[in-house]
Amino acid sequence: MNPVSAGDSVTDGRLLKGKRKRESILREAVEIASQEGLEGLSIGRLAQEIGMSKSGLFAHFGSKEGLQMAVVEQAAEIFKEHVIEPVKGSQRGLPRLTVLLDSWVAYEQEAVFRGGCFFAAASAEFDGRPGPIRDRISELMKMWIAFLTSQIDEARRLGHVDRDCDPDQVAFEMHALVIEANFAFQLLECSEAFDRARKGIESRLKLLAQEP
Amino acid sequence: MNPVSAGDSVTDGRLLKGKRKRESILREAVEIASQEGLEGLSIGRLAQEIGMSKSGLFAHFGSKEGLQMAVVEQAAEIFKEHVIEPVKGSQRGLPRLTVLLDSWVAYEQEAVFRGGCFFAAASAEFDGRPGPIRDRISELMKMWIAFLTSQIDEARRLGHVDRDCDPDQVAFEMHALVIEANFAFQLLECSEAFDRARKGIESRLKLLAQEP
DNA sequence: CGAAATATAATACGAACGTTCGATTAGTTT
DNA sequence: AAACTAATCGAACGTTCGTATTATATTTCG
Repeated sequence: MNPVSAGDSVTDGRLLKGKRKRESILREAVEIASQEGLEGLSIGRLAQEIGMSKSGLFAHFGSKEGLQMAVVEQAAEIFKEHVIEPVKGSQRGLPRLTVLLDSWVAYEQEAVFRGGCFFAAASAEFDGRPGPIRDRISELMKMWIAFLTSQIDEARRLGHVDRDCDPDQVAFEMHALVIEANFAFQLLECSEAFDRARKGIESRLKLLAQEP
Repeated sequence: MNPVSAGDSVTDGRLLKGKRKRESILREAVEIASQEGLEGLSIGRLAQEIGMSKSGLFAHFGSKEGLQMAVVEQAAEIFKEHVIEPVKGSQRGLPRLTVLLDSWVAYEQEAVFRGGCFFAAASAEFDGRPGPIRDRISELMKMWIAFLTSQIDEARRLGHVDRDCDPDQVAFEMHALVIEANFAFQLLECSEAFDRARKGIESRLKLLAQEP
């Protein structure tokens, strides 16, 4: 299925040009979308930004919705790299949960995208419009929260935190704190935003550590 | 300054027609903007929705930015009515804070606008674009959070909650919980969202009540 | 009533939008 | 060398955008 065989190498940039070009397009597209929104991301603007013709770019995605969907997937990929990947190798339970939360907050703080958290923006933008893009964003967010919940639950089952706590509730509050930090930093230019999120997470965890 | 005098009445709709029309336009505009965003709110679409000509509507606001600004002010007005107004008459300190938080969550839950919390959407949409609209939204959010903080601080000064608590931190966490509820309800269709927010607020308050 | 002011409408404009098309180029395969 | 594929391009499509101009109703008020 894949025509690329042993002879191909990274230095031979021609064969992979298609896929690599697509990625370089999407890298810029996510950037713009995090700032202007997925709907505000226009094909003409994007084409201009990467020095390409509108039609040439368009052919890569078939439609605006196709582009938007690809951008969402790309953003999910980047999120996974920065937040999910780092937990591999860490000890199950509270240690892994701590690493996860740390890398998550760090990811938000270092503002990987110009416009702040992509999914915070996309969620707010699409929560009111039906369609496949909204459905995909919703699905991804549910997956992320479910994963976060599962890590909390593992810490609970291992006895690292209060066995009677409600992992869903804890995940809800953690997510709230991190998204709020993004909001406070981006819109209010509050420099303590992420420290506040960390403080909230910490005190929440500390509270869970001491069983009643 | 105000030309309306004693002789005018509500039944005589003509005198106030200009102002009332403007308000009826804005009522629909906020509705659309909460769903499609302030940028997605187009003059043509709005004109069609309220059965008016594009140009006739346009004359009311002078520019798209003028319309957007008016929509923001209108949304702020509605928020004030639903959330700030109800606390009048309640006892200072913890009682008033409780009423404030209750009416706030209730306001979010009853989904006053089709697209959910207007300011949650507008904040995310404009946090990455410079300009007067962003500045105004930022200002309003700062005002609201400052007010929320002041109520927490009053409860603190009155000894209703832990004297050593940080009102800014508490306000940060409260805001996080409520906005998260809006997100979870709108995008994830999570029916327990607002109960989770209430639970989080409650346990936060309970924790503050017992001085260390 | 009639003048002045205000509100709405009709029409048009240039720019940008997403999209389609046919042609051109480069790369690969036979 | 010929045939085929993938990527890109420029030009144009019809539509919608925000805005400007000009005109027509409708209110207000002297």
